[in-house]
Amino acid sequence: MNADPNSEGGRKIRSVEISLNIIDRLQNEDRLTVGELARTLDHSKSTIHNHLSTLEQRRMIVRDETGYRLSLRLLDMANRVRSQVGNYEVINKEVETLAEETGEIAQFGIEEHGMVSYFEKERGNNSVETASRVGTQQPIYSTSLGKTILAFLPADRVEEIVAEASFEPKTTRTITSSDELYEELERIRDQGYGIDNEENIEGLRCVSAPVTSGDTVLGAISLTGPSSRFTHDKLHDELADAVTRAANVIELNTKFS
Amino acid sequence: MNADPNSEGGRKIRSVEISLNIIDRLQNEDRLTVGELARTLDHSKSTIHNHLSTLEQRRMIVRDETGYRLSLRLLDMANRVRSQVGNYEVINKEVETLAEETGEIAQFGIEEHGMVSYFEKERGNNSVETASRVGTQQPIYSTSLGKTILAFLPADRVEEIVAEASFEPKTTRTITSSDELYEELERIRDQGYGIDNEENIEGLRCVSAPVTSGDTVLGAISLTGPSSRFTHDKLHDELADAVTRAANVIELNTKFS
DNA sequence: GTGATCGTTCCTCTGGGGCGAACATATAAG
DNA sequence: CTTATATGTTCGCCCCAGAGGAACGATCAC
Repeated sequence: MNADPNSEGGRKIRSVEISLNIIDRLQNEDRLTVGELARTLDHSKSTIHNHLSTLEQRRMIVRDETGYRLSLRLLDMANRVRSQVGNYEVINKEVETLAEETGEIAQFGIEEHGMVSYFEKERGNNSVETASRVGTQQPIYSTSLGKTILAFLPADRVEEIVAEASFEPKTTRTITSSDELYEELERIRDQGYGIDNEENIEGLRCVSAPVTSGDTVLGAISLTGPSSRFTHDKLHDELADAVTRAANVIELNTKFS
Repeated sequence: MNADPNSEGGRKIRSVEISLNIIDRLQNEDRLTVGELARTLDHSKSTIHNHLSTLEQRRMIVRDETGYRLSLRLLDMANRVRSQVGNYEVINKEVETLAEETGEIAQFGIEEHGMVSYFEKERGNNSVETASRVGTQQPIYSTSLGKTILAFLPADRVEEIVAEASFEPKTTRTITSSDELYEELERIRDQGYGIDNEENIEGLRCVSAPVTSGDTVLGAISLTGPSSRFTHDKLHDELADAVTRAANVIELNTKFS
């Protein structure tokens, strides 16, 4: 066990952090100027200037008459990441058909940094609006995708993740202790799919099925909808079947590495 | 004039460059290990280790049982960039309809770092295969998109770009001198659209129309196809009309900043 | 067993890089 | 016109960040 909670891995490199802070700022607000960045990030203009120069020469950012913004190179990088992570063709197709068939939101997620990251999202005709977007993260313990992935991860990895989890209650039903979570994971392993009963967002329920290859989880696929349409029976019956079927199709079409 | 050709802007920050090199390597090959990176980038393992730690804590990369890869966060960043650059909805729709109507490749590009960056690409039913992908760059002087954008950029910016241009011949028809290029830009301004007559890839021709807002160019929209189908007359007549029409639609639906 | 890898941690020592001041330009207010 | 405050840029100093190297522990192959 590690006594120091903040001793995560090696030393952090300050100048890299400055550049990453600049990138973070630019991803939220484009066309920022040297002065603005220097002020908000609390560094001298010369420092920011040097960082912007290096980032521009490496084509991460672009300058424009009104300021700096992130470069389109990120679109290429994103495409490469997509093809690295998994069989995008198959996953995309299955998420799409799932959304069409049910009319709800279908998503595919993987575990990253102890959270769920959304890899693909498709909205059906009747689907509700949610804030989740491809490439964003959600807690692993309050989402069906997260819990379902967690249920099939190796035990040591699960412990690591649980140890770092904050268990912030997102709704009144959010799991707030590791004991509860471990019970839930057991249940998911038994029934083969995971449920989110308004644990992440009030009024929304989800079902997820794991996508595995051999003994490793690649991710999970889910359906999300309002509690009014996602009744207990429907959730555990036809919707659970639908996500499980989709998960199986992805598994069959995925070459294991 | 500056005597030193390498004195582009401020000082380059070494540690940022190391991290960017790591990212570059990871975007080409995923699941790289500390050792591999240390070897190929010629740094000590401890150095690489520290960089990887910082990048992981900032969620730029993820570690996996087999090594490191880029994080899905990049998908989110890419989405943000897309919405920052322009009215993605409209551009996407016009590029799509252009590809459908003609059956060829339709693309939208903007200028970045003195090159054309592809913002959107759509392939029609009869379209040829090309290597260009969204987020990648091509020379500005050998593509119709590039030349068309260049033709409507402010004079001083054009000079900057031309001064930095390498004029590498991609085919026998590539423009290889600034004088030729300036003539070509004049021609494009006269006729209102730009042509690529096998200047970038042997056997391929393109037509592009500029998308402007007030007196600034936002980018250009193009059609690409084989010279056999893209005859001289068709190119200057119906295809030029098609891209011009699409450009106008985008202009009308784009709020100027 | 040995000899490779793998990743991690620590210490040392130097030059990289953050800071601040001075420098250009530019638009605005007086 | 001057003064003022904004912008981005360049330069040099001085110190600590950060790259390197060695030693460590853990695996895996033989």
